[in-house]
Amino acid sequence: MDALHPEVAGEFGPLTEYVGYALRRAQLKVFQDFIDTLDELDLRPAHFSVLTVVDANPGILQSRACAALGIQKANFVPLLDGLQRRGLLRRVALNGRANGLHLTDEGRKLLARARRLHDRHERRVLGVMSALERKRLIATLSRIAGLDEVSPRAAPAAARRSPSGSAAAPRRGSAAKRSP
Amino acid sequence: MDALHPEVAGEFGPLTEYVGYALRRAQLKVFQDFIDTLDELDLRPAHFSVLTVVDANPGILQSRACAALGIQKANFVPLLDGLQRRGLLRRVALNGRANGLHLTDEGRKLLARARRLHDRHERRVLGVMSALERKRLIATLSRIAGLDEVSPRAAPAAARRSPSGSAAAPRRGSAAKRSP
DNA sequence: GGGTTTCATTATGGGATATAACCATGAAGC
DNA sequence: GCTTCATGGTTATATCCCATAATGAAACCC
Repeated sequence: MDALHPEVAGEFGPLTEYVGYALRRAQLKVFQDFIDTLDELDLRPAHFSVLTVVDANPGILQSRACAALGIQKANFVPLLDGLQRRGLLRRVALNGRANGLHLTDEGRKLLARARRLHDRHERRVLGVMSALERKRLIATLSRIAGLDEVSPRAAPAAARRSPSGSAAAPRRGSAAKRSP
Repeated sequence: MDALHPEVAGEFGPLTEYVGYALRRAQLKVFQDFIDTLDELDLRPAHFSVLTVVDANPGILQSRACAALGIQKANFVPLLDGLQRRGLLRRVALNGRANGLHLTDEGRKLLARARRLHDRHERRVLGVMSALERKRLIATLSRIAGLDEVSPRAAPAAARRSPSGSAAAPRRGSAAKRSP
Protein backbone atom coordinates (compact mmCIF):
# COMPACT_ATOMS: atom_id res chain seq x y z
CA MET A 1 0.00 0.00 0.00
CA ASP A 2 2.84 2.34 0.63
CA ALA A 3 3.98 2.48 -2.91
CA LEU A 4 0.46 2.88 -4.06
CA HIS A 5 -0.50 5.78 -1.87
CA PRO A 6 2.20 8.42 -2.02
CA GLU A 7 1.05 11.77 -0.92
CA VAL A 8 -1.51 12.51 -3.50
CA ALA A 9 -4.65 14.42 -3.04
CA GLY A 10 -6.23 17.57 -4.19
CA GLU A 11 -9.91 17.16 -4.68
CA PHE A 12 -9.69 13.63 -5.92
CA GLY A 13 -8.02 12.03 -3.00
CA PRO A 14 -5.76 9.17 -3.93
CA LEU A 15 -7.56 8.75 -7.23
CA THR A 16 -4.92 10.52 -9.25
CA GLU A 17 -2.28 7.98 -8.42
CA TYR A 18 -4.15 4.99 -9.69
CA VAL A 19 -3.22 3.53 -13.01
CA GLY A 20 -6.82 2.66 -13.74
CA TYR A 21 -7.83 6.23 -13.13
CA ALA A 22 -5.15 7.67 -15.36
CA LEU A 23 -5.96 5.13 -18.00
CA ARG A 24 -9.59 5.93 -17.99
CA ARG A 25 -9.08 9.66 -18.09
CA ALA A 26 -6.71 9.40 -20.99
CA GLN A 27 -8.89 6.96 -22.82
CA LEU A 28 -11.95 9.12 -22.40
CA LYS A 29 -10.08 12.08 -23.71
CA VAL A 30 -8.65 10.36 -26.72
CA PHE A 31 -11.86 8.63 -27.53
CA GLN A 32 -13.80 11.83 -27.39
CA ASP A 33 -11.35 13.52 -29.68
CA PHE A 34 -11.62 10.59 -32.03
CA ILE A 35 -15.40 10.71 -31.99
CA ASP A 36 -15.33 14.39 -32.76
CA THR A 37 -12.81 13.78 -35.50
CA LEU A 38 -14.92 11.21 -37.30
CA ASP A 39 -18.13 13.04 -36.73
CA GLU A 40 -18.02 14.86 -40.02
CA LEU A 41 -18.10 11.53 -41.81
CA ASP A 42 -20.91 10.24 -39.66
CA LEU A 43 -18.71 7.42 -38.52
CA ARG A 44 -18.41 6.18 -35.02
CA PRO A 45 -15.37 4.40 -33.67
CA ALA A 46 -17.08 1.04 -34.03
CA HIS A 47 -17.85 1.76 -37.67
CA PHE A 48 -14.29 2.76 -38.29
CA SER A 49 -12.96 -0.38 -36.73
CA VAL A 50 -15.30 -2.56 -38.74
CA LEU A 51 -14.35 -0.88 -41.99
CA THR A 52 -10.70 -1.24 -41.10
CA VAL A 53 -10.94 -4.91 -40.33
CA VAL A 54 -13.01 -5.72 -43.39
CA ASP A 55 -10.68 -3.73 -45.56
CA ALA A 56 -7.72 -5.65 -44.21
CA ASN A 57 -9.53 -8.96 -44.56
CA PRO A 58 -11.76 -8.92 -47.61
CA GLY A 59 -14.37 -11.63 -47.48
CA ILE A 60 -13.99 -12.19 -43.77
CA LEU A 61 -16.85 -14.01 -42.14
CA GLN A 62 -19.30 -11.89 -40.24
CA SER A 63 -18.82 -14.04 -37.19
CA ARG A 64 -15.08 -13.87 -37.42
CA ALA A 65 -15.04 -10.13 -37.82
CA CYS A 66 -17.23 -9.45 -34.84
CA ALA A 67 -15.25 -11.90 -32.76
CA ALA A 68 -12.04 -10.10 -33.65
CA LEU A 69 -13.55 -6.80 -32.66
CA GLY A 70 -15.09 -8.17 -29.52
CA ILE A 71 -18.59 -7.31 -30.59
CA GLN A 72 -21.46 -9.66 -29.91
CA LYS A 73 -22.79 -11.06 -33.11
CA ALA A 74 -26.26 -9.96 -32.17
CA ASN A 75 -25.12 -6.39 -31.92
CA PHE A 76 -23.07 -6.71 -35.02
CA VAL A 77 -26.11 -7.13 -37.21
CA PRO A 78 -27.61 -3.65 -36.95
CA LEU A 79 -24.14 -2.20 -37.18
CA LEU A 80 -23.57 -3.91 -40.50
CA ASP A 81 -27.08 -3.05 -41.59
CA GLY A 82 -26.23 0.56 -41.19
CA LEU A 83 -23.00 0.35 -43.12
CA GLN A 84 -24.67 -1.66 -45.83
CA ARG A 85 -27.56 0.73 -46.08
CA ARG A 86 -25.04 3.48 -46.65
CA GLY A 87 -23.48 1.48 -49.41
CA LEU A 88 -20.14 1.17 -47.70
CA LEU A 89 -20.08 -2.55 -47.24
CA ARG A 90 -21.63 -5.66 -48.69
CA ARG A 91 -22.59 -8.99 -47.25
CA VAL A 92 -21.86 -11.64 -49.83
CA ALA A 93 -23.64 -14.90 -49.17
CA LEU A 94 -21.12 -17.68 -49.23
CA ASN A 95 -23.25 -20.73 -48.95
CA GLY A 96 -26.67 -19.79 -47.80
CA ARG A 97 -25.90 -19.18 -44.20
CA ALA A 98 -22.52 -17.53 -44.01
CA ASN A 99 -21.68 -14.05 -45.23
CA GLY A 100 -18.39 -12.78 -46.42
CA LEU A 101 -17.87 -9.09 -45.80
CA HIS A 102 -16.50 -6.76 -48.44
CA LEU A 103 -16.10 -3.06 -48.71
CA THR A 104 -17.65 -1.33 -51.67
CA ASP A 105 -15.65 1.21 -53.61
CA GLU A 106 -17.50 3.85 -51.74
CA GLY A 107 -16.64 2.15 -48.49
CA ARG A 108 -12.99 2.13 -49.38
CA LYS A 109 -13.16 5.75 -50.33
CA LEU A 110 -14.81 6.73 -47.11
CA LEU A 111 -12.35 4.66 -45.14
CA ALA A 112 -9.52 6.48 -46.86
CA ARG A 113 -10.98 9.78 -45.80
CA ALA A 114 -11.56 8.46 -42.32
CA ARG A 115 -7.99 7.32 -42.13
CA ARG A 116 -6.73 10.75 -43.04
CA LEU A 117 -8.86 12.23 -40.31
CA HIS A 118 -7.71 9.55 -37.96
CA ASP A 119 -4.12 10.33 -38.75
CA ARG A 120 -4.66 13.91 -37.77
CA HIS A 121 -6.25 12.76 -34.59
CA GLU A 122 -3.41 10.38 -33.89
CA ARG A 123 -0.88 13.06 -34.51
CA ARG A 124 -2.75 15.33 -32.19
CA VAL A 125 -2.57 12.78 -29.46
CA LEU A 126 1.03 12.00 -30.25
CA GLY A 127 1.74 15.68 -30.08
CA VAL A 128 2.17 15.52 -26.36
CA MET A 129 4.85 12.87 -26.45
CA SER A 130 8.05 11.88 -28.11
CA ALA A 131 8.41 9.01 -30.52
CA LEU A 132 10.14 7.01 -27.86
CA GLU A 133 7.41 7.73 -25.41
CA ARG A 134 4.84 6.62 -27.88
CA LYS A 135 6.63 3.39 -28.48
CA ARG A 136 6.87 2.76 -24.77
CA LEU A 137 3.28 3.67 -24.25
CA ILE A 138 1.97 1.28 -26.85
CA ALA A 139 4.25 -1.44 -25.58
CA THR A 140 3.07 -1.03 -22.03
CA LEU A 141 -0.57 -0.75 -22.99
CA SER A 142 -0.36 -3.84 -25.11
CA ARG A 143 1.18 -5.69 -22.25
CA ILE A 144 -1.64 -4.56 -20.00
CA ALA A 145 -4.26 -5.48 -22.52
CA GLY A 146 -2.89 -8.95 -22.60
CA LEU A 147 -2.99 -9.59 -18.92
CA ASP A 148 -5.66 -12.22 -19.30
CA GLU A 149 -4.15 -14.82 -17.08
CA VAL A 150 -2.98 -12.25 -14.59
CA SER A 151 -5.97 -12.33 -12.28
CA PRO A 152 -6.26 -15.89 -11.06
CA ARG A 153 -7.43 -15.35 -7.53
CA ALA A 154 -9.13 -12.14 -8.41
CA ALA A 155 -12.39 -11.99 -10.28
CA PRO A 156 -14.19 -13.71 -7.45
CA ALA A 157 -17.87 -13.10 -7.15
CA ALA A 158 -17.79 -11.75 -10.65
CA ALA A 159 -19.83 -13.19 -13.43
CA ARG A 160 -22.80 -11.51 -11.86
CA ARG A 161 -23.00 -8.38 -13.83
CA SER A 162 -21.70 -8.01 -17.30
CA PRO A 163 -18.85 -5.81 -18.49
CA SER A 164 -20.61 -3.12 -20.39
CA GLY A 165 -17.44 -1.90 -21.90
CA SER A 166 -17.75 -0.75 -25.43
CA ALA A 167 -17.61 -2.09 -28.87
CA ALA A 168 -14.82 -0.70 -30.89
CA ALA A 169 -12.26 -2.45 -28.84
CA PRO A 170 -11.79 -6.13 -28.38
CA ARG A 171 -13.27 -6.98 -25.08
CA ARG A 172 -11.50 -10.22 -25.25
CA GLY A 173 -13.60 -12.02 -22.80
CA SER A 174 -16.55 -12.34 -25.08
CA ALA A 175 -17.76 -15.63 -26.30
CA ALA A 176 -16.39 -16.12 -29.71
CA LYS A 177 -14.80 -18.89 -31.55
CA ARG A 178 -12.82 -18.66 -34.65
CA SER A 179 -13.15 -20.50 -37.88
CA PRO A 180 -15.87 -22.94 -38.71
CA MET B 1 1.33 8.90 -42.22
CA ASP B 2 4.54 7.00 -42.52
CA ALA B 3 5.25 6.89 -38.88
CA LEU B 4 1.69 6.03 -38.18
CA HIS B 5 1.38 3.04 -40.47
CA PRO B 6 4.38 0.81 -40.06
CA GLU B 7 3.81 -2.68 -41.30
CA VAL B 8 1.11 -3.83 -39.02
CA ALA B 9 -1.58 -6.25 -39.71
CA GLY B 10 -2.83 -9.59 -38.65
CA GLU B 11 -6.55 -9.68 -38.45
CA PHE B 12 -6.92 -6.17 -37.22
CA GLY B 13 -5.22 -4.34 -39.97
CA PRO B 14 -3.51 -1.15 -38.87
CA LEU B 15 -5.65 -1.05 -35.74
CA THR B 16 -2.97 -2.44 -33.50
CA GLU B 17 -0.66 0.47 -34.15
CA TYR B 18 -3.05 3.14 -33.07
CA VAL B 19 -2.62 4.69 -29.67
CA GLY B 20 -6.34 5.04 -29.24
CA TYR B 21 -6.90 1.41 -29.93
CA ALA B 22 -4.21 0.28 -27.53
CA LEU B 23 -5.52 2.66 -24.95
CA ARG B 24 -9.00 1.37 -25.26
CA ARG B 25 -8.02 -2.24 -25.09
CA ALA B 26 -5.92 -1.68 -22.02
CA GLN B 27 -8.55 0.42 -20.37
CA LEU B 28 -11.25 -2.16 -20.98
CA LYS B 29 -9.06 -4.82 -19.54
CA VAL B 30 -8.13 -2.92 -16.43
CA PHE B 31 -11.62 -1.71 -15.90
CA GLN B 32 -13.08 -5.15 -16.15
CA ASP B 33 -10.61 -6.43 -13.64
CA PHE B 34 -11.49 -3.58 -11.38
CA ILE B 35 -15.20 -4.24 -11.71
CA ASP B 36 -14.66 -7.88 -10.89
CA THR B 37 -12.51 -6.91 -7.96
CA LEU B 38 -15.11 -4.67 -6.39
CA ASP B 39 -17.96 -6.95 -7.20
CA GLU B 40 -17.89 -8.73 -3.89
CA LEU B 41 -18.60 -5.45 -2.15
CA ASP B 42 -21.38 -4.58 -4.54
CA LEU B 43 -19.53 -1.47 -5.51
CA ARG B 44 -19.10 -0.21 -8.98
CA PRO B 45 -16.24 2.00 -10.07
CA ALA B 46 -18.43 5.05 -9.89
CA HIS B 47 -19.40 4.23 -6.33
CA PHE B 48 -15.81 3.74 -5.40
CA SER B 49 -14.81 7.05 -6.86
CA VAL B 50 -17.61 8.86 -5.09
CA LEU B 51 -16.71 7.34 -1.75
CA THR B 52 -13.09 8.22 -2.33
CA VAL B 53 -13.78 11.82 -3.16
CA VAL B 54 -16.20 12.34 -0.31
CA ASP B 55 -13.81 10.69 2.09
CA ALA B 56 -11.06 13.02 0.98
CA ASN B 57 -13.35 16.04 1.12
CA PRO B 58 -15.84 15.69 3.95
CA GLY B 59 -18.76 17.98 3.53
CA ILE B 60 -18.12 18.58 -0.13
CA LEU B 61 -21.04 19.98 -2.05
CA GLN B 62 -22.98 17.54 -4.13
CA SER B 63 -22.55 19.71 -7.17
CA ARG B 64 -18.86 20.06 -6.59
CA ALA B 65 -18.35 16.38 -6.12
CA CYS B 66 -20.14 15.38 -9.26
CA ALA B 67 -18.33 18.07 -11.22
CA ALA B 68 -15.01 16.77 -9.99
CA LEU B 69 -15.94 13.27 -11.03
CA GLY B 70 -17.35 14.36 -14.35
CA ILE B 71 -20.76 12.98 -13.56
CA GLN B 72 -23.85 14.89 -14.57
CA LYS B 73 -25.64 16.14 -11.53
CA ALA B 74 -28.83 14.55 -12.76
CA ASN B 75 -27.21 11.16 -12.80
CA PHE B 76 -25.50 11.82 -9.55
CA VAL B 77 -28.76 11.85 -7.65
CA PRO B 78 -29.74 8.19 -7.97
CA LEU B 79 -26.13 7.25 -7.41
CA LEU B 80 -26.11 9.03 -4.08
CA ASP B 81 -29.55 7.69 -3.30
CA GLY B 82 -28.15 4.21 -3.58
CA LEU B 83 -25.18 4.90 -1.38
CA GLN B 84 -27.34 6.65 1.14
CA ARG B 85 -29.88 3.85 1.19
CA ARG B 86 -27.05 1.50 2.01
CA GLY B 87 -26.04 3.71 4.86
CA LEU B 88 -22.64 4.49 3.44
CA LEU B 89 -23.09 8.19 2.95
CA ARG B 90 -25.19 11.04 4.21
CA ARG B 91 -26.46 14.19 2.63
CA VAL B 92 -26.37 16.93 5.19
CA ALA B 93 -28.54 19.87 4.27
CA LEU B 94 -26.47 22.99 4.51
CA ASN B 95 -29.00 25.65 3.96
CA GLY B 96 -32.11 24.25 2.45
CA ARG B 97 -30.88 23.79 -1.03
CA ALA B 98 -27.30 22.61 -0.84
CA ASN B 99 -26.11 19.32 0.56
CA GLY B 100 -22.79 18.54 2.10
CA LEU B 101 -21.70 14.96 1.61
CA HIS B 102 -20.25 12.87 4.38
CA LEU B 103 -19.36 9.25 4.75
CA THR B 104 -20.89 7.33 7.59
CA ASP B 105 -18.71 5.11 9.72
CA GLU B 106 -20.00 2.22 7.73
CA GLY B 107 -19.12 4.04 4.56
CA ARG B 108 -15.59 4.57 5.75
CA LYS B 109 -15.31 0.96 6.72
CA LEU B 110 -16.53 -0.22 3.38
CA LEU B 111 -14.23 2.17 1.61
CA ALA B 112 -11.32 0.79 3.59
CA ARG B 113 -12.19 -2.70 2.43
CA ALA B 114 -12.65 -1.47 -1.10
CA ARG B 115 -9.27 0.17 -0.99
CA ARG B 116 -7.62 -3.03 0.05
CA LEU B 117 -9.27 -4.79 -2.84
CA HIS B 118 -8.32 -1.97 -5.12
CA ASP B 119 -4.73 -2.21 -4.02
CA ARG B 120 -4.66 -5.83 -4.97
CA HIS B 121 -6.12 -4.93 -8.32
CA GLU B 122 -3.60 -2.18 -8.81
CA ARG B 123 -0.77 -4.47 -7.93
CA ARG B 124 -2.11 -7.00 -10.37
CA VAL B 125 -2.06 -4.44 -13.13
CA LEU B 126 1.32 -3.16 -12.06
CA GLY B 127 2.56 -6.71 -12.16
CA VAL B 128 3.23 -6.48 -15.84
CA MET B 129 5.51 -3.49 -15.60
CA SER B 130 8.42 -2.09 -13.71
CA ALA B 131 8.21 0.79 -11.30
CA LEU B 132 9.85 3.02 -13.83
CA GLU B 133 7.45 1.94 -16.49
CA ARG B 134 4.55 2.68 -14.23
CA LYS B 135 5.85 6.12 -13.52
CA ARG B 136 6.29 6.79 -17.19
CA LEU B 137 2.90 5.38 -17.99
CA ILE B 138 1.08 7.56 -15.52
CA ALA B 139 3.04 10.58 -16.61
CA THR B 140 2.23 10.02 -20.25
CA LEU B 141 -1.40 9.23 -19.59
CA SER B 142 -1.79 12.32 -17.47
CA ARG B 143 -0.31 14.38 -20.20
CA ILE B 144 -2.73 12.88 -22.68
CA ALA B 145 -5.66 13.39 -20.38
CA GLY B 146 -4.81 17.03 -20.19
CA LEU B 147 -4.65 17.67 -23.86
CA ASP B 148 -7.66 19.93 -23.71
CA GLU B 149 -6.27 22.72 -25.74
CA VAL B 150 -4.57 20.36 -28.09
CA SER B 151 -7.34 20.10 -30.65
CA PRO B 152 -7.98 23.60 -31.87
CA ARG B 153 -8.64 22.96 -35.53
CA ALA B 154 -9.96 19.51 -34.85
CA ALA B 155 -13.41 18.84 -33.53
CA PRO B 156 -14.97 20.36 -36.61
CA ALA B 157 -18.46 19.23 -37.44
CA ALA B 158 -18.73 17.99 -33.93
CA ALA B 159 -21.27 19.32 -31.54
CA ARG B 160 -23.81 17.46 -33.58
CA ARG B 161 -24.04 14.33 -31.60
CA SER B 162 -23.36 14.31 -27.95
CA PRO B 163 -20.23 12.82 -26.49
CA SER B 164 -21.71 9.65 -25.15
CA GLY B 165 -18.38 8.06 -24.67
CA SER B 166 -17.44 10.47 -22.00
CA ALA B 167 -18.52 10.39 -18.45
CA ALA B 168 -18.63 6.81 -17.51
CA ALA B 169 -17.49 4.87 -14.61
CA PRO B 170 -14.56 6.08 -12.68
CA ARG B 171 -14.74 8.80 -15.12
CA ARG B 172 -12.90 10.46 -12.49
CA GLY B 173 -11.43 12.57 -15.14
CA SER B 174 -13.51 14.29 -17.76
CA ALA B 175 -14.65 17.81 -17.52
CA ALA B 176 -13.81 18.96 -14.12
CA LYS B 177 -12.35 21.97 -12.63
CA ARG B 178 -10.57 21.88 -9.44
CA SER B 179 -11.13 24.36 -6.75
CA PRO B 180 -13.87 26.96 -6.72
C1' DG C 1 -39.05 42.55 -2.92
C1' DG C 2 -38.20 41.15 -7.71
C1' DG C 3 -35.02 39.15 -10.88
C1' DT C 4 -31.22 36.11 -11.29
C1' DT C 5 -28.30 32.43 -10.14
C1' DT C 6 -27.30 28.14 -7.86
C1' DC C 7 -28.44 23.45 -6.26
C1' DA C 8 -30.94 19.57 -6.41
C1' DT C 9 -34.36 16.68 -8.41
C1' DT C 10 -37.58 14.45 -11.78
C1' DA C 11 -38.55 12.91 -16.24
C1' DT C 12 -37.25 11.30 -20.54
C1' DG C 13 -34.64 9.40 -24.33
C1' DG C 14 -30.82 7.44 -26.63
C1' DG C 15 -26.89 4.48 -27.19
C1' DA C 16 -24.52 0.54 -26.51
C1' DT C 17 -24.27 -4.18 -25.02
C1' DA C 18 -25.50 -8.62 -23.02
C1' DT C 19 -28.73 -12.69 -23.22
C1' DA C 20 -31.76 -15.77 -24.87
C1' DA C 21 -34.54 -17.74 -28.22
C1' DC C 22 -35.03 -18.72 -32.97
C1' DC C 23 -34.33 -19.91 -37.77
C1' DA C 24 -31.80 -21.84 -41.38
C1' DT C 25 -28.15 -24.40 -43.24
C1' DG C 26 -24.33 -27.14 -43.71
C1' DA C 27 -21.75 -31.21 -42.00
C1' DA C 28 -21.49 -35.80 -40.02
C1' DG C 29 -23.06 -40.44 -39.19
C1' DC C 30 -25.76 -44.39 -39.62
C1' DG D 1 -31.66 -40.40 -47.42
C1' DC D 2 -32.69 -39.05 -42.87
C1' DT D 3 -31.48 -37.76 -38.17
C1' DT D 4 -28.38 -35.20 -35.29
C1' DC D 5 -25.51 -31.63 -34.25
C1' DA D 6 -22.78 -27.55 -34.76
C1' DT D 7 -22.56 -23.10 -37.06
C1' DG D 8 -23.94 -18.44 -38.86
C1' DG D 9 -27.05 -15.09 -38.65
C1' DT D 10 -31.18 -12.73 -36.96
C1' DT D 11 -34.78 -11.10 -33.78
C1' DA D 12 -36.38 -9.69 -29.50
C1' DT D 13 -35.67 -8.16 -24.96
C1' DA D 14 -33.57 -6.17 -20.81
C1' DT D 15 -30.23 -3.32 -18.80
C1' DC D 16 -26.92 0.02 -17.87
C1' DC D 17 -24.97 4.28 -18.37
C1' DC D 18 -25.26 8.73 -19.62
C1' DA D 19 -27.13 13.19 -21.54
C1' DT D 20 -30.65 16.81 -21.90
C1' DA D 21 -34.49 19.40 -20.55
C1' DA D 22 -37.70 21.00 -17.42
C1' DT D 23 -39.09 21.86 -12.58
C1' DG D 24 -38.76 23.47 -7.76
C1' DA D 25 -36.85 25.93 -4.50
C1' DA D 26 -33.69 28.49 -1.94
C1' DA D 27 -29.93 31.97 -1.80
C1' DC D 28 -27.95 36.11 -3.72
C1' DC D 29 -27.94 40.83 -5.45
C1' DC D 30 -29.63 45.52 -6.29
